[in-house]
Amino acid sequence: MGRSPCCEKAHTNKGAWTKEEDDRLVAYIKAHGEGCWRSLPKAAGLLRCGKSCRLRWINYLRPDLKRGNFTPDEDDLIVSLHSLLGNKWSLIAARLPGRTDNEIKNYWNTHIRRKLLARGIDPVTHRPVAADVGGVTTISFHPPPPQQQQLKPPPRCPDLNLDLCISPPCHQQEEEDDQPLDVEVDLIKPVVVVKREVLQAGHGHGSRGALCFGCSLGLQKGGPGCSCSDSHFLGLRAGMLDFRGLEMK
DNA sequence: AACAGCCACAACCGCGAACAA
DNA sequence: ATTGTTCGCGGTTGTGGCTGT
Repeated sequence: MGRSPCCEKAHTNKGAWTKEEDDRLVAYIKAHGEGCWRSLPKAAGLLRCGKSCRLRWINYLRPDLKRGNFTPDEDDLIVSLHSLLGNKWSLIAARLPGRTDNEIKNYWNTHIRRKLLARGIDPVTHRPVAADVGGVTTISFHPPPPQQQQLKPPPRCPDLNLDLCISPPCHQQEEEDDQPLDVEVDLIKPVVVVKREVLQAGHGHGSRGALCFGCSLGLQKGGPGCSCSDSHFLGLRAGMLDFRGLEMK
C-alpha cells in the first residue's frame, strides 16, 4: 500500500494563487494563527491542500518577509553558510531574517552558483575548479565522489549552535588575557556581524576580534576548520569554506 | 510585430522525520 | 514496538516576463 496522499486531491486548486485566496489565508492565520495545516484550508474556506497553504504563507504572505534584492552581505553570508551546511536551505534561511529557504534556494541556483562558476569556484565543493591537463575544466554538478562525500554534513547538526556565533576560543589570550572582547552583538543579525569581522580581519588572530569564520563558530584555533592563516577568496577566506567534514561533537 | 530562447521565481512533489495513538 | 498522520525540507517543474533575432 502506498503512502496516503497529503490531502484530498479531487477538489483542490493548483497553480498560481489568486488575490482572494491570499486574502482568505492571511485573514485566517491572523485570526487563528499558524498550525494544523491539514485542516486549515477547509476552515479557511480554501480549495487548496494544507501543504500549498503552508508554502504560500511561508514563502510569500508572511508579514516579516523582506523581499527585494539580496544585499552583498547576504550574498557572502549565503556562500559561507552553504560551504558550511551544504544545501540545508532551511538552516541557511534561519540565519537570514526575512528570507525564506525557497527564496535562498532559487537565488543560489540562479545567481550565486553562476557567479561562483564564473570565478572558477566549484559551487558544490567551494573549492577552485580543477582544470585537467588538456585544459578541460571539471565542474561538479552532482554530489562529490565517495571520498569527498565524507565532507557532507551529518544528517543533522543538532549541536552546532549558530544562534550566536561570537565566541572566545581563539583570541589571543597570551596578549590580552582577561580583557573582555569588545564585540558588538547585533541580536537581529548576529552572523552578519561575525562575518564582517572575518572580512576585516585579514591578518589572522593577531587583531582583536579578527576571527576566521570557523573560529567565529567556536571551533578550535588551528584545528580543522580554522583558516585564520589562509588567503582571502571571494571576500571570505579560502580554506575556511568547508566545514562539512567536521564532527559536530 | 512575431517568434524563440532564456531566465527568474512561484509552486508542486516525494521523501523522511517527528509525533501520537 | 508498530502503525498512521502530519509537517517540513530539498529537488524539480511550470509559467510568465524579458531579451535577442
